[in-house]
Amino acid sequence: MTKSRGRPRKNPASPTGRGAEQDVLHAAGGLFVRRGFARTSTRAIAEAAGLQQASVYHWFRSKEEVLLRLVLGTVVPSRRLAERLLAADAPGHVLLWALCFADTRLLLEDPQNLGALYFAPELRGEGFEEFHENRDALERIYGTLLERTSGRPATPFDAAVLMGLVENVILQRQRRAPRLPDDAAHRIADTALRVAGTPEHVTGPTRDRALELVDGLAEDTDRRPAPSA
Amino acid sequence: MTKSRGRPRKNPASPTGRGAEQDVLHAAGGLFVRRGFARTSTRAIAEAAGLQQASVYHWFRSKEEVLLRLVLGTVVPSRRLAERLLAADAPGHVLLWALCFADTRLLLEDPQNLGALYFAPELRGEGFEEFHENRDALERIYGTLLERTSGRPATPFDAAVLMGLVENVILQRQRRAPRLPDDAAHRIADTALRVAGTPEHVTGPTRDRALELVDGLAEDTDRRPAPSA
DNA sequence: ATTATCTATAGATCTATAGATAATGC
DNA sequence: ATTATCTATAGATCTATAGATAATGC
Repeated sequence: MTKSRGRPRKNPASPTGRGAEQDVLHAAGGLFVRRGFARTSTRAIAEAAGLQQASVYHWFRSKEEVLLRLVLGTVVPSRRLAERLLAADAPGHVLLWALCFADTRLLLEDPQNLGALYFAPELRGEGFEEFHENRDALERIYGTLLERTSGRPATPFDAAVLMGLVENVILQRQRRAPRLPDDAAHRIADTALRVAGTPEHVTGPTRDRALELVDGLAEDTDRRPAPSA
Repeated sequence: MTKSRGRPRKNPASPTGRGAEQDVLHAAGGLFVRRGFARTSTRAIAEAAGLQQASVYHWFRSKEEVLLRLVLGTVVPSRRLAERLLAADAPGHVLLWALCFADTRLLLEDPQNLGALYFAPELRGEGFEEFHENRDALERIYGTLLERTSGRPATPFDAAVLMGLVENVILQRQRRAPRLPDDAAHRIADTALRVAGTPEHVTGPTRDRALELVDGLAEDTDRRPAPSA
């Protein structure tokens, strides 16, 4: 139990127990997803984080910066996962199934459904270039694995359709009564191979090899920040 | 050229040439899609519509009501189309192809891409029940045609995946550099049959029958309000 | 008289900054 | 001295309403 620096909070409880910065990110994440970025005031964020409104600005320069941190925290793990699979040694259809499965699962496992922020109109403004670069890179990997699977050239449109199939689970989670089956990630990955035009690869062995691959990657996946260069 | 009632506008030009109500809807549609509902002020809407801010409230009780009118104007035609196809006499796979094709085309033909408003977080608030009823009805029709096509029960999840495939074109249009092919609607409909698990129905005859059907419906489709009861 | 517009504004926000305060670190 | 919080607030909004005004309709 380290003593905390700085003036104590009026209400000393930290909702996340992981410090003010995480408190703000967690509070903002929930509110942005449920009510939207523009309708969420910094006052509401601060209140949910257990701080005064102005204290948010000790950790973030603006409300936009909070949003940027949240969307990067969601898209970067997806991209890292995709990069690893891209470099793995396995047939295209196994890699595509693995990517769709693991990416869908990432989206479904997020307790806050932060992927919903991908659709915020505010992301089209300036200052979100880094987010778009990551998202575009992810989409290109979808396209590359689609090409390896189908053996034919894939257009950006094809890649976007495939990635949209995966991201659709975000929108389903946002519905009034989300009825996502337990095996949703599994079924999305199966569907991806049908979309790719290779239904004959929707088999037990494809799934088994892909799941093995994904498990293997998980072993050396590390959610902590990388050791500094 | 009928004389207009009421006090003349400061700037008498009507952007749409179809009256103030349409001017407001058109102006708001463009702004809501580009910048989002919450970040669009009634002042900005009025300015784009060629009116003063307060005049918006002669035609609409609130900013939300403008949004409701816009989303209903987009989802209701889709639902009507789906209802007609549901009642048509043709095999399931032809109907499903026709629905996906025609619905995608509706979304792509909208100059403002108003379908983007489906994803606004504000729609989850009160007052948008009518929109959700229409959207849910549309989704159920996707599910029914999917069942007829595959010959197997379809879950709400399956229906949502299929409808998401179609609505994905909305999101693609919103990207920085949308690269939608000319035959996007055609390709989405083909993909829908693959998702349904019946790639063997992706054939010239399926498409020809479906296109015929859609053309037939278009003949007695009428965008003017129905004659009052 | 009716309609559609206008001007003006009340009242309620909201973001970000300035500067004070209450801890710990050295 | 440094840090993290707090209080207070400037300045800029924004929505919706009140009520005046300038047309047409009868």
